[in-house]
Amino acid sequence: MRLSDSIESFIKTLLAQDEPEVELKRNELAEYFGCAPSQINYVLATRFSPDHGYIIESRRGGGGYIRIVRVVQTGSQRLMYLINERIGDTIGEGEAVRLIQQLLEQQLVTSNEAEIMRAAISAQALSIPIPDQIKNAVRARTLKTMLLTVARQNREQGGANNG
Amino acid sequence: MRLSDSIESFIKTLLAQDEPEVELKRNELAEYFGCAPSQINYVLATRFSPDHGYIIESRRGGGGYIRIVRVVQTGSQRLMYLINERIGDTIGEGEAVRLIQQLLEQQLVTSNEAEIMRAAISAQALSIPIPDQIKNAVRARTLKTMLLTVARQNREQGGANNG
DNA sequence: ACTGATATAGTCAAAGATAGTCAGAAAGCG
DNA sequence: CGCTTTCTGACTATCTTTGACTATATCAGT
Repeated sequence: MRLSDSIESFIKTLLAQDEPEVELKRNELAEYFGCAPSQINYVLATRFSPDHGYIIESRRGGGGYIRIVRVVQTGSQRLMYLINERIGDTIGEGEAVRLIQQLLEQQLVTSNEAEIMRAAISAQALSIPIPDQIKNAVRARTLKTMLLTVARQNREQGGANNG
Repeated sequence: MRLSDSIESFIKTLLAQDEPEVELKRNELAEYFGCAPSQINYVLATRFSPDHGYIIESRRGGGGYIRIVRVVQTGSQRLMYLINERIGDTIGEGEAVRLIQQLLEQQLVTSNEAEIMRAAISAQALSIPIPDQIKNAVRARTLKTMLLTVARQNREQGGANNG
């Protein structure tokens, strides 16, 4: 398994217990995993970004720390943010997958729905010879349109999952 | 026998055993067959495409992999019919909507899932300035990829869907 | 307060590890 | 032959890991 994945799991285990946030020492964690301290920053940047639903707070110097906080937001707030601000006119597959995964974790969609959405914006779905630029524009439109549908379903069904 | 055929057989042997999916390293497989790594991509593209009933997932970088998911047996009638005959390389919104409606009526998808699929192939999702021809090609690919995903879900969830 | 030492964390570019793409060569076939 | 399929290699894209350098905070001595 990748080092990054191990560190990610470790942090998520800490978060899973009860607290919605966890505080740690960058150097201690790096020591524990036997890696460069900057590796921790890499994991935070690629797995605990706002897109992943986390906010990072930190302090340097003596007694310094890194705090990882899981963001809490209502479903419609999240959806509106994604549609109106986060997703612009263009988005890559990786980013889109992250956002969809986040919706799943917040239980705004079922895993089947998330998989269908992933399929819709996948490279396989867009494997026709057009420029990447266009593909990403299609991805953005498609994703936003699907999210609008989810938002409407959410309103009509009071935010509960369907079955 | 052709190299491509050998690689195809090899992968199908792996898939035949018990697991419906297999994960491999492109370079290792190429090494094993003594060929260029890109040969593996050729085999995947020509023998494990969505039209053949497979989903490919992959990751680059350290710890990268290629995962091949078999969704339908070769020759499985209904799904292959939908994927290859009815959808083809291109499909309009109206016809796609009718097809999705049928999936709903046959209870292969929930109404929420059907709505998300409709959103994904809607005119709104594709409201960027590209030729209709391209839009319909994208629709076809997108729909096929989503269909495969649904088929995979039904299989994995003990679904009683059989063509 | 100021200053320098110490203790942290952050940034960024480079190297390493994979996989993807595509044009053209090679091989097979009618 | 001429067309199609297969195969390769060079180039590209993406993901991970590290290390050198930077930035900031605390503390101890003055």
